[in-house]
Amino acid sequence: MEDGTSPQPRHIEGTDVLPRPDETATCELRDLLDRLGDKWSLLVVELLGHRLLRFSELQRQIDGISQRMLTRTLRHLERDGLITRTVHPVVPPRVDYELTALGRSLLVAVEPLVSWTRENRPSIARARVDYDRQE
Amino acid sequence: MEDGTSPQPRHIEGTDVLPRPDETATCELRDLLDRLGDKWSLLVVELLGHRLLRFSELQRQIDGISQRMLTRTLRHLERDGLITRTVHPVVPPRVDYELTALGRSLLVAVEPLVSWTRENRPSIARARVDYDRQE
DNA sequence: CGGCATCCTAAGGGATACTG
DNA sequence: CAGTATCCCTTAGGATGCCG
Repeated sequence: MEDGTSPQPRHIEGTDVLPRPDETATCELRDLLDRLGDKWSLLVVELLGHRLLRFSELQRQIDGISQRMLTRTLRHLERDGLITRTVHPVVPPRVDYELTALGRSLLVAVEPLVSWTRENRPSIARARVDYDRQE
Repeated sequence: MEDGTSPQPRHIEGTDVLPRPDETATCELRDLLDRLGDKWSLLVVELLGHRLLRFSELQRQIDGISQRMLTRTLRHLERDGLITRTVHPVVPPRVDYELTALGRSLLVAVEPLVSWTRENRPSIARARVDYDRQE
């Protein structure tokens, strides 16, 4: 997605009306997904929801993340105002990451989704087995 | 991520304890993101939340999706038991997609996140401007 | 310790052409 | 109309090495 405004005419086909079904909600979801739909962002926010953590702690706790991706993810979240980055001028260096108020509000909004996943994982697993058996 | 169970020893470094910070919630989020973190899934669920839609309607309403990706996304959602696919034996063919009960419950869980995005988009935009100006 | 910079691959996903 | 199959390209993201 290389443009954020998409000023295209959208070309509705005359007879087959259907104008603007729910443009706004869709756009907002696009926004959200572009920002948090990657592999690690939400994970980091979740962990920082518990308490402040330093770089190495995050890396240890997020099993499988590379140093590079952790750094990038943190920079993204910082840029979006979701976390703060505090560098302590000591040797060896120590950098703490913490949720901002905005970040904490996001966490609240994510919670239902986490709960949903926890509760419905079995259903999904069953659905998959069914589907795979048929086809 | 090629294994879902990750039976690794996790190698905690003796002195620096930190055992299992919040393994479960993290895993659930991983699960969720692997399933819905792609470019289109949540968008489709959102649209089907309003009403039943047929293939061509979805394609028209999701601006920018390719036929291939719409098909793949729908198959995924169907496999996970989030939507149903109904083929009407007519010519030209007509295929309807609809949320299942599970899909509707997901939609409810997603709603807070959509609201959050809508409400905080300005804050994020401002944070970005600030960040970019400094650095 | 907490990063960059570089390289490289695997996967996501678009474009196009063809089919029942 | 609602797909499938093929090709191709861009990107996410891992591995490695260096540096303050």
